[in-house]
Amino acid sequence: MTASSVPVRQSSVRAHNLALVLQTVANSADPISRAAVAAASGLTRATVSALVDDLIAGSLLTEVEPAPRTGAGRPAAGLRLAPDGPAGVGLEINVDYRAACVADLTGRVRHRLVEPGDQRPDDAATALAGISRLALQARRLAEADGLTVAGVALAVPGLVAGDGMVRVAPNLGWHDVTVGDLADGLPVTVDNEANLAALSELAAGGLPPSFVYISGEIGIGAGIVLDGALFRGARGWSGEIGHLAVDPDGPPCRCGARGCLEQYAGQEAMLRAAGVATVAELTGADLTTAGRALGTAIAAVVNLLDIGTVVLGGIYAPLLPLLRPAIGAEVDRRVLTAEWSPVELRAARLGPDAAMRGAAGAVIRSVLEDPAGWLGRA
Amino acid sequence: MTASSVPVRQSSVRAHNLALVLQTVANSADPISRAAVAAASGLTRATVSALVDDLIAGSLLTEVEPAPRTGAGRPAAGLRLAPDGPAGVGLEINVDYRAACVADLTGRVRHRLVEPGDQRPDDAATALAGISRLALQARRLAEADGLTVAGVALAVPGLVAGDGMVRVAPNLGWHDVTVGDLADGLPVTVDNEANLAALSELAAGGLPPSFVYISGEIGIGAGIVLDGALFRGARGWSGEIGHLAVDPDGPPCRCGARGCLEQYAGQEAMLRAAGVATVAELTGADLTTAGRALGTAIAAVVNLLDIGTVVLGGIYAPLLPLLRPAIGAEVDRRVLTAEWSPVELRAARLGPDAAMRGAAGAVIRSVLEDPAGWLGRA
DNA sequence: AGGGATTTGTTTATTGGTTGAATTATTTGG
DNA sequence: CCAAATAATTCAACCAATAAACAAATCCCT
Repeated sequence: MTASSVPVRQSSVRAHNLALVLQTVANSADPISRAAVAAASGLTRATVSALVDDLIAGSLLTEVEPAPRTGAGRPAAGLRLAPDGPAGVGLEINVDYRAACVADLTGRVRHRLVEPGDQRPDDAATALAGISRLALQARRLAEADGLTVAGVALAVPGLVAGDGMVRVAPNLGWHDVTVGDLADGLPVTVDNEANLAALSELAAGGLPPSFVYISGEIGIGAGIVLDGALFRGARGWSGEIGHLAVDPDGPPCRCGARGCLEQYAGQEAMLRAAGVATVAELTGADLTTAGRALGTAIAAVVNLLDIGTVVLGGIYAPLLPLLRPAIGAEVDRRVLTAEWSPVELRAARLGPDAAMRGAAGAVIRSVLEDPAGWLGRA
Repeated sequence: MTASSVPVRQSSVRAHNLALVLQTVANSADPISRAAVAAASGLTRATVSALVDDLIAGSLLTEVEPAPRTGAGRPAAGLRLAPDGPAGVGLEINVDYRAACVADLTGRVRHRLVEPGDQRPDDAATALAGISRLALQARRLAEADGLTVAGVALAVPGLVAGDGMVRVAPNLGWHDVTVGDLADGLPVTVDNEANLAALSELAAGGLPPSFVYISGEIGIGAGIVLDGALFRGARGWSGEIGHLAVDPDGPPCRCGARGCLEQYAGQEAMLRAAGVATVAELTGADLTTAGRALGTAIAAVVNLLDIGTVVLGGIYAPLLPLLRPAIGAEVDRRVLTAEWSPVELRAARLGPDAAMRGAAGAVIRSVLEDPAGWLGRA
């Protein structure tokens, strides 16, 4: 029974409709008139006008020159997301680099800072101090542009609990790390890199509302998007696809089990099996085993969740043409419903920045989803 | 971005709060006063009174004698779900029987009709005519009790599309069957039996808001409950756990692939492997293979969805003591997060009627979730 | 040029719904 | 028998969306 157990008052109505108007504008490719927002959202023109006034006053929307005439009638004033309103800082810490970026409300990346360097020898505190320096630098750059930073989000390659604690990030050597203040009091959220990369792909557009993003790096993770929202699971640990069993008697995995997907389709496993040193040297023949294993795991996801689209990211994105035959064959064979609706495999559109951009996007998204909260902040 | 893209008006506020009040009463074990509802829901006493008036007028709630005195002050009038309000008819059609039941708003089963008999030789039209007879009979029984039947739900062992069409029910021999009117114009919904059984277990209480129900019958299906709501997937075909790959080179399955879970833990596979004729004859030693296979599949579900509780139903419920060692060992080995939060395995509390009761419950649930829609019906 | 048609955006009175305070109702305890 | 306590109702105030009228700005046709 889910009446979400919270009472609704009139102010909630306004909060909801503010978000509705804001997102209608956000989802429109071109500037859009108040009247068009009303038509698209189902609200009255009068209501939309009132809500838009608030959103403009809070610098979430701006009016731009009307679009070229299109017939009779008073010309419309165009609305679009304000490029000088709240912004998000996205951070990523990974095995061999740390990075930060600033994205404005429209999703455009305004600044990008990358510091290569192995993060593994450092202990967590040192690594966090480094990422904090980057975060503060990004914040200063944003404020120099006249932006107000609404928050900071950090992408880590590991399991993140609901309260932001990093339970374990094997490739960083982290265990039970609490991420404190990173940017001088700004709210910080922490999330798994695959989750954030999935959100990033969602924001890039062209995807259905439900899909799975599979990130192939040293480890293999997945971000599950259901109906336009990230599915995190009860404790935030969903998407551990790397340890799905592909063959119960397969090679032992560092997780303690045998035959995990990672032992077939992880970066190191693929390079070792092919006897080459870099991903670029891999050929189609080298990838049959990895492709079949991936196909088996993808089939499991599709059979369980009935999701029709799989986005392959990380090292899989450039390899997809080589992987596709093996993956496709296995998926078609194993997905019960493939007959009625084939599973679509796509390469990720965003490159290695996906997780970091997704982190910045998560901050922005929180403003777009609750503009009333943003407007009403102290 | 999910502002659900629908505008909210004041009437939506009332609809939501009606549901909130109704569900607050429904979730209370004992009769509950208006004041207590106000305290629990966060609404004002004045608002609760007004909403309760509507709910009583629509015979969704009734006032009962106050609970025994508990101190000074005017005694409270108790509220509880009306046992003579709307009711749901639940239907089930399965390989060797068909059945119907009537449940009132409180969830109590008021009537129960079962007709054993192999449904397989019949074509779908004949089977549907039979179930329709049962449905009408159940409706008459309900109306003789003074109940108003709000709708009918049918549980089938197969894939059901969003519009209620049964794509395929292998063990019934159905393909693309459209279920029409079954009970003289009452609204009919159709759903997968594992989904409805999962809802039934949820309603029976004692479970966390997210769990997976695994139904072991001739086939193996799963109902996935996330945050108290059934997860159906994009097209309604989620939970096809029976065809998860347990061993890529295992025995061929009727689905065309190899090594599906059903080939290890399906009823027929288990009996064949043990060389016995009935489930009751199975011993722990017979079930090691099935248990390991189930454990592997459950680990996949938990790794993907981060769900901490698995309910085993159908033939697995009585077998759980024998299956548990093998399942548990495999799950602990394969679930990445087992260290922090062990996976709990439970036997289903409801017997073979679970799906049918879940169907009746789904009808009732639709009223409890949208009382405004029920009150405002023509 | 000029007048009607057309579309955008704002103003105003109305309606629906929650809130908070005051009021009424009903009990226990001294 | 009266005060204290708790439950439920009544009523004025307020908030937000709506519908309809109105104002603004343009196009198009004669």
